[in-house]
Amino acid sequence: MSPKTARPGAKSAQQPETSLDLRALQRTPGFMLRLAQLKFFEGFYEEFAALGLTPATYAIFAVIRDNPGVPPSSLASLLRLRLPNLIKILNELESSGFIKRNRSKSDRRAVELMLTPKGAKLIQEGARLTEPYNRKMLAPLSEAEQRTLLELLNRLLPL
Amino acid sequence: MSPKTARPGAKSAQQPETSLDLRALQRTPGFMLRLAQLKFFEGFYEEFAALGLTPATYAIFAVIRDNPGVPPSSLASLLRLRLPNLIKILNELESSGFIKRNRSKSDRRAVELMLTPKGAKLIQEGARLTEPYNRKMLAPLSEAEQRTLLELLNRLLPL
DNA sequence: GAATAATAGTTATATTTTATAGCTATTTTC
DNA sequence: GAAAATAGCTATAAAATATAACTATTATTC
Repeated sequence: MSPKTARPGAKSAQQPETSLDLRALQRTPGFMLRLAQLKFFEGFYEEFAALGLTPATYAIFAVIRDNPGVPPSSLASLLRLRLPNLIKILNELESSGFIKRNRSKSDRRAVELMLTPKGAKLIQEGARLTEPYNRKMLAPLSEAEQRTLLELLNRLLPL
Repeated sequence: MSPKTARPGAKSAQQPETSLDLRALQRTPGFMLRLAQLKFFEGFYEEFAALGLTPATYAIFAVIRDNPGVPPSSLASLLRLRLPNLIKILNELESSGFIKRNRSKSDRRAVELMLTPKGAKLIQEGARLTEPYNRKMLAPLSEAEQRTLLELLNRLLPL
């Protein structure tokens, strides 16, 4: 009966789930942040798939580009990655020819990271996708609201 | 030389990383959202450890409380969990006596979830920790800004 | 200035989280 | 009433994340 009024589990994965009281979750910043993060990561993989960039490698490239010589430990604490997990990624990026490791002259324990020309080219191409990607993700907000959101996040998380 | 000016890898894990150019990441909403989410989850585990609640179980309890009879599939799509992964959690919650599964009368494939008195008590206690927890997490923002952040997130992610 | 402790990087491995494949029972479609 | 779809579930694989332990170098201390 009532062929069009599918109630209980009727949601097509992307559409808002109607007919449920979700106000508690909507008022929970942590939950909404998690949803937002998932949305941005899913969108990222779609947008940057062709370049083979992931959210993690994108951030790694960006930091090395702007801070040639950063040590892995700084990178790890900045990106909230455990050092061993970052090292694994750095190994792949180095053996693919995107980054280079130099031993520091002043402290021979330390490693200085920098981009190879190939890596610089990759992040440059990635940077071109960034604006349209962010625009798409933030589409429901006006430009002023987008700026506000970013500012509030930065206030929340002093880098 | 210059004993106080430790430059390269000098960060004490929680403090902002100075002396690096992080403007690119600061302008990247996806990255900032990830940091925010990690912060909220870490804080959650601290605050709710005594009750044994995780972000996932908290959300599950809250949705069942406000929507007795929700089916697992709705819950999964809502919380962005794959059904098999949710099922595993539900099994634990049921065998611990926090929730109950009923077969739907109208559709005997479907399951209706509800809280046991024990589960209702748990989420009630959890709810009491929620406000101080959110206050702590959002401390760097004024109350108006906290409301703005939440509203923007809700606009971004229509539930 | 030799012994001791601490730091940076790394490897190997364990744990946890998340995703995929396939199955049963029931309901819907044609 | 046969075929397809749906809801729930189990088992398992893949990916992400965390822990332990090791080397080489630098800093500390006595």
